[in-house]
Amino acid sequence: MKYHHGNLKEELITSACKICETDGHENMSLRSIAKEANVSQTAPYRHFKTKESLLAEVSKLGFDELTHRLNQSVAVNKKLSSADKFLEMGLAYIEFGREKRMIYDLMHSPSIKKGDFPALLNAAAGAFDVLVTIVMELHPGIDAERCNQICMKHWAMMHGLIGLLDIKIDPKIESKAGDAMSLVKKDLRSFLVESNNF
Amino acid sequence: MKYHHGNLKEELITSACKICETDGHENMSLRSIAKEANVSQTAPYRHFKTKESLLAEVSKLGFDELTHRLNQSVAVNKKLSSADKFLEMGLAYIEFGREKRMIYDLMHSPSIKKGDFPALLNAAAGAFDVLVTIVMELHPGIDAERCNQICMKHWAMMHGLIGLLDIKIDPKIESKAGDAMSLVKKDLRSFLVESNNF
DNA sequence: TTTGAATGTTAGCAGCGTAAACATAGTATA
DNA sequence: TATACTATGTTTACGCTGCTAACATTCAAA
Repeated sequence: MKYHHGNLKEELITSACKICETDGHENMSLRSIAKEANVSQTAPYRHFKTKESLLAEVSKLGFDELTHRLNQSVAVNKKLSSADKFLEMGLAYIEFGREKRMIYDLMHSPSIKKGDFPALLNAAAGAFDVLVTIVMELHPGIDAERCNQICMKHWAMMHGLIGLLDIKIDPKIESKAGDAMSLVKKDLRSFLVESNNF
Repeated sequence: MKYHHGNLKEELITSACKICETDGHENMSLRSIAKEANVSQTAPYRHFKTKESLLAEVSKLGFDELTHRLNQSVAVNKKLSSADKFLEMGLAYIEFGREKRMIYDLMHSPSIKKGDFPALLNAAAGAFDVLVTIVMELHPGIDAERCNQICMKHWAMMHGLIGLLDIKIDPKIESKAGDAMSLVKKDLRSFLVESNNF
């Protein structure tokens, strides 16, 4: 074990991702992150001004992966119609939110003030831009304001769905809303389609 | 100052509401709540098993008020068409989320596991039921599954919108999405209307 | 009147984020 | 190569946190 780690900053981010995915960001302490990286409790302060700034990097990685997944969802099959691409993206978004729920929560946690982290802000905007692109392709010549409105609507809907779907968090609402789990897996296409006839 | 307070449980909840509205639930400690109620740090433990269970009561009150507001929004003007009632409810929901943003965040915080608090679960389901009622009125004879699907869609959209709209949390996405603030204030009607032509 | 339950206080634990002081290793310059 | 500076690690410590245990006071029932 060398005194100088050499790659501590990246390893701390990796450790934080790992802990976040298993324990959730509410139960993630800076000390536990340091321990995971086999380093003293205060070592992170040589690389991050605050705990929040470390979490901001984890959040940024989350948005980067989301962006990548959204892009992949439409890139995989180039023959897809614009409408189908739009649907695939919606499915990919939901999938990300449910697979990486803990990271997703961190990404949207009010405890990280995105305004303080430009890189994070850019990453978040980057994900949104993927949606903007496909909506513009879907409705050629659409004016910017209208496009943004549509994007907002669907982004909000997907975001809201993920928030409401987690059976662990809110079993009653979920049962009230029927088998929302299968809704996502089977019926999201119609769910999205009907939202798109504007 | 009497040794026995007489009404401490309710006062602690009130104090917690107050602190939550000003500081946000992330910055709210049991000790600060106790102090606000002029009582020792551990007095709350005579009435609440854990901090979470106290917050659960605050959250429940939030859902109760939301339910009340949703009901009021359609009860105020009985002459409203079903469609207009639906729109008024959407506006009332957004209004609540923005006026009581801190409470709203608490209500949806993953740090309160709703499954552990049946009363909270009922309160949340009660708010959802108001929407179910108006959608059933809007589409007479609609089958339950379809009704739930529509309710989920709009609930999610409103929920997502509130989450995305807070300029303090995410200025860049907001600017990217145009003047979302004025979208809510001016254009929500059309925003909702176009989501309703199913 | 006595006794037990309900409800308050005080003291103290371990864990938290963070700052300060110190130790060590790597690097640039003489 | 020797020296000084900087980067990066550790140790220690502070105040705050949620929570428990032990003790004090008040109320209510026998």
